[in-house]
Amino acid sequence: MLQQIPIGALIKITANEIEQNMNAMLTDVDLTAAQSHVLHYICRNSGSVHQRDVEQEFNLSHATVSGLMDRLESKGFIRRARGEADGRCIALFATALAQEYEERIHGYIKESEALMLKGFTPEQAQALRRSLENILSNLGYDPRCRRKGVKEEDL
Amino acid sequence: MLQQIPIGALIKITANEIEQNMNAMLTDVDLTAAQSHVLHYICRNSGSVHQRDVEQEFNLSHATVSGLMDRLESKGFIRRARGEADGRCIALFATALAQEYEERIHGYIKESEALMLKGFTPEQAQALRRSLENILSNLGYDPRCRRKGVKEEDL
DNA sequence: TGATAATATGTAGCTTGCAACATATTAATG
DNA sequence: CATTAATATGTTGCAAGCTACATATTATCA
Repeated sequence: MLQQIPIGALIKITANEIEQNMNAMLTDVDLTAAQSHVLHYICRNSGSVHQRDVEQEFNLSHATVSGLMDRLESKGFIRRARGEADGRCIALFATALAQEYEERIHGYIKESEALMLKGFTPEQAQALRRSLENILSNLGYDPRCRRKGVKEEDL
Repeated sequence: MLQQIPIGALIKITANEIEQNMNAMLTDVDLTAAQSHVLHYICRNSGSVHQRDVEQEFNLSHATVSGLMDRLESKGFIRRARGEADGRCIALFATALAQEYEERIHGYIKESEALMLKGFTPEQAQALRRSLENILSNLGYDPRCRRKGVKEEDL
């Protein structure tokens, strides 16, 4: 079965499995896998991060980030503040509750990484990371630009 | 950015990117990436495959497969038939329309694979596949069993 | 300056994924 | 044979992803 399945489908299957596994260990902090990654990022950059930064960091659409923020805010993990200098931007702050949870959240992320990479040598893990980055690059993703690479036909 | 992002998050990002890329090239056959993978599988096994087989092949819940089949059926790509021998099962058939599209669908899947793996040696691609399978294995996925491995505490 | 473009975010509606519940059918067990 | 298990599927309600459209704000430029 898995021997012939396209790698694209295999990556999707793996992503789903990782997400489920992490969701299960995050139930006691009332967070999902996606929320925990984003919240961890906000905690480390509280106040100096806007929704746009979350979009770029995790390669998500602004619509997706908007929904994630809604849920994190309604659970009391973040606070949104309209920029005073630039009224378009929204600065994101981790609340005291989030800061209190941060260590545990980071622990769960590390635990999940350790579990999925069990038996991997550092070189194998690094090779996997590079392969994924190469796939992203092949698909037009450029981590230095704001978004995906602009193709010639767009000009 | 990407240098420090957890591999779990990186896999998710990559899966999203692949899916979007494939969705874009599948618009003219009115299929999504998920639908195309499943339909390709059904085309190759028309009549001898049940929804349960799709669940196992793609590691999906029956609820997810049920929804996918609803949409493939309403678009006229598959037909569902209650089993005569076993009234619980539903056999899946690829319609003439699907068989007509099959070659193109397969072409898109191969094209997507080729694009994302551009620059990969066969060994690198194989290593990536093995790494993903190892992650799945670490998370309890056993391709020989029907589902995930049963843990001791469940007994 | 005034019109236009770019930017940041929100909203609506869709697909895909899940868990948790329900139903119907078959298998197993007493 | 009757009761209980297991199996296959359906349904509901949610999260998370997208596109497409809308709005408000800032930047640009003629």
